[in-house]
Amino acid sequence: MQNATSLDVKYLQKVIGTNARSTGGDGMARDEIVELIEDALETAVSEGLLPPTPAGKIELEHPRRREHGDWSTNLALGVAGRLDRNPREIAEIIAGRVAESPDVISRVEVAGPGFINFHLSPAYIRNVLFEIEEMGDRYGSSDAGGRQRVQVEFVSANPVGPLHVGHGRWAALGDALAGVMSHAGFLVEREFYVNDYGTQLRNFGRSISARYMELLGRGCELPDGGYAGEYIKDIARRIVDECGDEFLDLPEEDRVDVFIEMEYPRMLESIRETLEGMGVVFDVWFRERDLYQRGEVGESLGALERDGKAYREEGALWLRTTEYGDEKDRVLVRSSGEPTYFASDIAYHRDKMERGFDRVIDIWGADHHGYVNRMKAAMEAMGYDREALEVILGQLVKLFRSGKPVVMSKRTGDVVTLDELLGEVGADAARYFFLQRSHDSPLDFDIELAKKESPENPVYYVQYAHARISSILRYAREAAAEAELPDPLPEDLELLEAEAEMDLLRKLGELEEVVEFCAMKRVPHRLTGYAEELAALFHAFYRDCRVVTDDERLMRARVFLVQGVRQALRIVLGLIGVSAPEQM
RNA sequence: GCCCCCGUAGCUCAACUGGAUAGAGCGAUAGACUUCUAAUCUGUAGGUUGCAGGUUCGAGUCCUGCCGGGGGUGCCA
Repeated sequence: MQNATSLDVKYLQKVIGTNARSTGGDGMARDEIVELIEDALETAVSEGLLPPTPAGKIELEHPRRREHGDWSTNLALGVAGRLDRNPREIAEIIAGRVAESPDVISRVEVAGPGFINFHLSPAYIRNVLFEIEEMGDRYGSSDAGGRQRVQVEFVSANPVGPLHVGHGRWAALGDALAGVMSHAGFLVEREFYVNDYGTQLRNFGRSISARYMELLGRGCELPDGGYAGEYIKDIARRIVDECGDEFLDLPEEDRVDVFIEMEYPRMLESIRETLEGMGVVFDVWFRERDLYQRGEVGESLGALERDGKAYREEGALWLRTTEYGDEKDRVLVRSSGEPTYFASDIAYHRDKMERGFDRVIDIWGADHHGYVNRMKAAMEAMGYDREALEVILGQLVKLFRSGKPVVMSKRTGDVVTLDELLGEVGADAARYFFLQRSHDSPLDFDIELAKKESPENPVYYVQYAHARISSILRYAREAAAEAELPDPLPEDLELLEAEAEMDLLRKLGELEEVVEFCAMKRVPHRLTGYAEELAALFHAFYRDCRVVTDDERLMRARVFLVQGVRQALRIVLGLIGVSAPEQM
């Protein structure tokens, strides 16, 4: 069924429009209805029934209630005030002049205070199935993003320890955002910024050194800001096993240097593996060190100073962020001569912009809140549009086990790592849970719930719909006693008329606008809602309609329908990063 | 103190950025497997949208002021 060659090409052109590359379905319905309204307005004006008032942007929405049609406009309500006329009367004038186009619209009516409601014709609604077949994995995609180049930078954890559960949330969020934006026509790159320079790395090396000395009987205090986790001891133990006391007599700071260079690449590699384990793969791993080695930090600061955006005071270099709405100026280079994190971040963002991205999206933990304005100010100081940088702040994750909070302490290093979580609940459940809530509210993650194979757990609900369809299709192939089922004829689809079928078709048609919405509003978590709605409608369809029946035409039509549903589920699950199982 | 985010059903969230009777899931409760997977479906109960004003044909959504929760406010990262 993968090829479309047996389809009636003329029919296809008629039903999905002559523009073969049309983004189709719902977006197309919207455009066509807007056009119909514009024409109706023009007619009304030429008949002298309405003054030539600019209508402004015609807004179309999906009414909440089915009986209000598939699309609705409040246009008449909007202009009634300005014209000082009854909105219903205006609505009647416009609605009465909408050209009949039975291929698209079956009914136009005025309702409520003056809404104009449009009901799509069943034939039009069914076309989505041809579109899905034609577009395959690309179904739901559009060019809403206009091929803008976008970089999404996320996780970017310091390579000084294993990822924690919060990182998992950023990973799920960033990856899904990148995916959905890509599907909506943006050119997206996923980037991980490696902080392999500076204080945190130093603390990492010192912590290992302290444990190393401890193991070799030279009791040694964990330094200020050091890492207390067990994993540091494990690293130190491994070094002792492999190299013995080779580093014992080195001066402390030299030993720290050696340990940093030995161990941070390993840690980074294990971070990469963890992320890959949950299906998150980055296009670029960008090293902070490279910024320094290529002199970009110096260049950036030099340019700012030359432009009078930065100045020296009390032995430090300051950026005039107050000129761009910050509360106080910020230090770029400490009086010790050591650059701040802010300095390299400025160079980093300059580098990003120079790489030609139209837009750069950073996903940061909510604890970096106070940093947003500063960074945007820096963007302006460098002469870039502050809006070119978008920061998404992710709230933290609180872990629960059967309703009880899991106690974690950063001080003692007693934390649940992302690896442990993935091992316990699996990547699918983890990614789905991470994406369930808006990024700006804290997430309560219940480990036991995520493991439950029960109705409380929505992951399985969606996956089950996919597995059920796969099972139906296997069964249908047996029943058809052929390797492949025949493609449906266009007229077969007219048999799809039950309410459950039409609801399913309508929902399928919404995917493009859902993808567009999630991409434009940067709300990838809303994909889960669509997935659940589609799955729910499928399960209801399953209750009401048998796919495999003696009626061959009906069976062909319904097979075509559930194949479309399966394709849509695959696409959405793919964007969320959850697998689509053939059976469960 | 000042700045940002959030207050919607018992719980977790929607409500397409100002529209029609505020919707889902979970939980509670009553039902449905001789039929393509019951990890499913169907019914019922559950609301003064934190409070008080304001803006207008219309407010959960916008403006002001309170109340409550979270975060930020380093020559830390």
